Amino acid sequence: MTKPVFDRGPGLAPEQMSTYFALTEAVGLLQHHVEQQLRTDGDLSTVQFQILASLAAAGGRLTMTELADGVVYSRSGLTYQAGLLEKAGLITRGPSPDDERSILVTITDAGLARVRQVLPGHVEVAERLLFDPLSESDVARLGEIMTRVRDHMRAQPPRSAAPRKRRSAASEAAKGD
Amino acid sequence: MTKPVFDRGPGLAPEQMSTYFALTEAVGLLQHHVEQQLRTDGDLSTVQFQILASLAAAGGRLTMTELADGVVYSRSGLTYQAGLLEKAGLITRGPSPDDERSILVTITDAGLARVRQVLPGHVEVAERLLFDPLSESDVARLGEIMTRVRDHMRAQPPRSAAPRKRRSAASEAAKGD
DNA sequence: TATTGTTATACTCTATAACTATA
DNA sequence: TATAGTTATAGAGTATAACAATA
Repeated sequence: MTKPVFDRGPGLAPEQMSTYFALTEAVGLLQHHVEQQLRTDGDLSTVQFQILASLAAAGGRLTMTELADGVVYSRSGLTYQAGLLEKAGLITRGPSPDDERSILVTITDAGLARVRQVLPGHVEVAERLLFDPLSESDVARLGEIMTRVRDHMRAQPPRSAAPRKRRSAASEAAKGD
Repeated sequence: MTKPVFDRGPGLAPEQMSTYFALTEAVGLLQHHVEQQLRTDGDLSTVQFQILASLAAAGGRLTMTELADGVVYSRSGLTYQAGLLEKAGLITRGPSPDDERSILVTITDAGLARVRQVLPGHVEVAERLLFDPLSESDVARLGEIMTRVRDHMRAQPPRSAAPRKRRSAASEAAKGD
């Protein structure tokens, strides 16, 4: 009943190991339940909800790049999702007055209504699955810890930077193809 | 600059709200980095790694249903992933001596080697992104909290039960189609 | 009749590269 | 030349339902 694969790691202490597995497993389960709830209550995927929620939290409008950095990991993926949301009447896309290249994404009243529609169930799931076994002090500490972790991760190079390959004419020619 | 959508929820206090968002966002970022690391270091998806890790942690063998309950959310999805892993020589599938219906999934030496191969990088990512900004006491508390949450979630009805619709001949006939 | 697992199928989602347009 | 966004396309992954075999 030993676990030879995990007991000797180059870096992680056993305490970190079990913390890591508990965290990923718990969040995985939570995500799955949330996914079903959002689909059932408002016909939204998690990504779509995150886009709408980001817009709502930002006061109604963001550019595509701002959205991509916060929510999705490729620009084309966001374009796809934005297309679906626009077709559903939950957002609109229009030119930005500041920068002609940018697109301003705006949440519609229907979009806000949809968010409000799914929020109770969403909250209920979080309440039941996540917060139910936690004390107030647990919640406070967990929030403090995860905020610190999130800020730390956000300080790492952003996601939208990587896929954008900088290619000079020189390097392009050098590679031959 | 108000956030009318989120400020009045039926259930969640603001503290819970921010905890929830910090948790999901941080774990989302973590998952994305882990995904890239596993793909780069060992040509594995997260699900595939979880399957192999589950087998390794369980001592080498599990049935398909046990795996599905722990890792993936549909039986067919697991069959698909197991097919890939078997084709890659990382697991084998064979009959169970106890129950002729069951399939025993066994991790191969190559499978164990693959887990060991990706583990250092995996650990490095967790170290750098998750544990770096945390103190020992943070890790201990986080682990304690998330273990409690996970156990609580596991106590809820399992995933493999739901998709399996029980349909009696009667209810089938009654619905007409 | 219930459970284990597979298959066929259709669908969603994502990422890559090539492209247009503006800074 | 670099950045914002879209498009075409191809691939991975998932779930549903129907199926066969065993308990």
